[in-house]
Amino acid sequence: MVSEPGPGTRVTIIDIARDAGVSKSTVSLVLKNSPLVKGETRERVLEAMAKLGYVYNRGAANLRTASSRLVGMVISDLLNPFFAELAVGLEEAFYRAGFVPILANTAEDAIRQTDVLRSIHEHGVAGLIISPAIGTDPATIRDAVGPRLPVVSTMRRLEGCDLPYVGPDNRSGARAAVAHLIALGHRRIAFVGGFPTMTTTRERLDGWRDALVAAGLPHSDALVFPTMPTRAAGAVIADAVLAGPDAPTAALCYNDIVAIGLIRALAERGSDVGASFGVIGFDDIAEARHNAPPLTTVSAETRHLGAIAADVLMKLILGEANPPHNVIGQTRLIVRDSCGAPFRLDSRRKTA
Amino acid sequence: MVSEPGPGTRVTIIDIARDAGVSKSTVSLVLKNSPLVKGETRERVLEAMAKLGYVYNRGAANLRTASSRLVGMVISDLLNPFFAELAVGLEEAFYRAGFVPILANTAEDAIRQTDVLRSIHEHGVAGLIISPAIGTDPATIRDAVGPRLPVVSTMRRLEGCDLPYVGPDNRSGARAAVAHLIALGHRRIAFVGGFPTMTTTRERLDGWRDALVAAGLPHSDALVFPTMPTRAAGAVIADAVLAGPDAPTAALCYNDIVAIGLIRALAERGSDVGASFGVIGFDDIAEARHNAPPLTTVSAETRHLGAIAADVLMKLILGEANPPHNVIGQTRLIVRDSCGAPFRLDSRRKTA
DNA sequence: CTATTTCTATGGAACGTTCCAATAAATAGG
DNA sequence: CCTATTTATTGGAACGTTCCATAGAAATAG
Repeated sequence: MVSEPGPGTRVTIIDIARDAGVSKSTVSLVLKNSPLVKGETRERVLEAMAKLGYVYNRGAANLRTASSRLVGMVISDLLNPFFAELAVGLEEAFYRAGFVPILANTAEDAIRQTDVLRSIHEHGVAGLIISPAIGTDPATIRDAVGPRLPVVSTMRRLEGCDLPYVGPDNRSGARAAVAHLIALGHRRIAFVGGFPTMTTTRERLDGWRDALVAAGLPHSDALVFPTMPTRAAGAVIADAVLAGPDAPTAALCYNDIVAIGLIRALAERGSDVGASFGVIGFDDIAEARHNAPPLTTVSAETRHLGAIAADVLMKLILGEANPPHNVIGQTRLIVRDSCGAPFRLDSRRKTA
Repeated sequence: MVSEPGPGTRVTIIDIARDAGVSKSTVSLVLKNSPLVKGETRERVLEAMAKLGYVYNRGAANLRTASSRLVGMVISDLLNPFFAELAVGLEEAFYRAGFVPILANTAEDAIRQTDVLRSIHEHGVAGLIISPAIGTDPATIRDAVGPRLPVVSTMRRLEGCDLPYVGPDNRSGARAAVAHLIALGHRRIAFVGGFPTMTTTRERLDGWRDALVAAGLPHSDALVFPTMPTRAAGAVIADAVLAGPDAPTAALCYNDIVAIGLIRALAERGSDVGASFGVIGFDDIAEARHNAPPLTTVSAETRHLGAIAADVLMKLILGEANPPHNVIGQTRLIVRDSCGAPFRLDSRRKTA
């Protein structure tokens, strides 16, 4: 009651000092849990803080120490469950380590990305993680945040750019998926979704081609169907996939949401996905296992990869020696019911 | 080149002043776009800033002005697409208005929630939005952030608590959904998912009961199947829903992911959802329309509601007169293919 | 009993802004 | 030419911390 602060006035370290009958330096020491202050004194200070409702002002501390616990998290499309899961993995790791993330969802808009990067930088983050928007010019990132800020890129590799990168092994994941389709008897296997301008698409396409080449199967451009990585785009492309005399009997999709959109549209067109037609996705988002049919997919261990990316950034921030520059996470094929098996067609009736 | 800063040294307003041959006050004026500074001077200052790579230090400014552009965004479960969409709506509105959100995903953990609230507060946010974790004691929120910080709660109403609230009209949404099922001929309609301890569940249950009572249909506790709001829980409860001689022919689910989990499990048990069995969800998440069968659901206009919640918070922060204290968004029934129509059963064969 | 060491505690400068009061320069009015 | 007014610019204090250099007290050593 003695030194109750006026309304609207922040309680500061000085108020605490006055109340506890010590100097502000001592209060600061208590805050840092320094062994230099006597137990009894610490008690008194702690009591005063509780009594006056003190809240630590990290902004002021940052100003003095030039070291912040804020980090940036720039996500290209939070509406895609894959990136939501990435964000959760990042957030969790940051939370554990006492870092606090600022969130920006760029919605695949490179302009907005530049904008938020600058804004995040102004807020004095210690570093940031970015899953770059489609069409990002790597130079714009350094332009926006300056040459010294720790930045790690994730999930989408940027070309001609020295940023540390954390992402899944797209090529071998795609290769395993296509090999599985081949083993089931598929001979014409499409690649659906993504744009070849995206490095992730190219890596997955490479894996797709690897497997086809190894099996001596066709891999012409006619089997590649680029689209935006969305459910709607996956649905729209269905007609094109089904068209023509040499239509594929299976498809590896750029990611799970494209696969799910495609499956839905194929079903509407009478295709029996899981039997006459095989579809494999990529990412293993939560809804993959609850899809009808449950979606075979390549797990990128998204959450774990997010945690790794966060760790790399924090190593960079804390100046640890030899932080990893390039982490490629293993992938795992998760076989469920959507891959189909065309050689069984004879013992079934083909749906018109 | 003249006054190039040393490595590791931040470029400050003072460096700019020196380079441009003006005082730091003038530079500050330029920063604020004040009309007090002559065009020619402004030019010189701007040039110096570009040349030296100046970046505004919001932290320092906050310290002086005690007004920050940071806000907190505390989300109960970002892995649920519904909350991801909420987060996107919030982020978008904040971005537009020049606020920068800190993200915390509490993962329905009330302890962690208290923890992050305190941490967010320490970072000097101007206010925060919270979708409270299941089991939140309202008092813990004010305890963590003090009595003065603007806070708005969203999507889950807290009882015995004066926080402003923004959320959908759960009761009338549920009522409309159940009325639709009744019109299709269903007579035994279950409510699946959520816990009656959650206000949202209770509101939706009320709507369910309203419609059943109005039609003179049963609404006993035997028709209510509480679960966690997850896909997995929706799947697990399927057996219980189907059990007994008086099993329901339709269900209104707590939300879409419960509905999707339930549908999948029902399908595995031979139930023909959309024909012999009707399911309606709540939220209209993106995957609802791509589900098999496409899910009938109650749209909460999540993104828009998020934007509204952000607006309310910003009004509070800026001290606008009479900010709304309670915003209830309208809901809309989106009819797709999952609701079934049992009176058509005679003209079809029931799947065992 | 003095000199040294160990424990605790402290004052003050610094971090990068903003903003007020003050000033200098330019223009206008008489 | 002097005063009043407007237009541009400025120094310095303040915001809430941290941290360094220093100091007083208590304990130990010689």
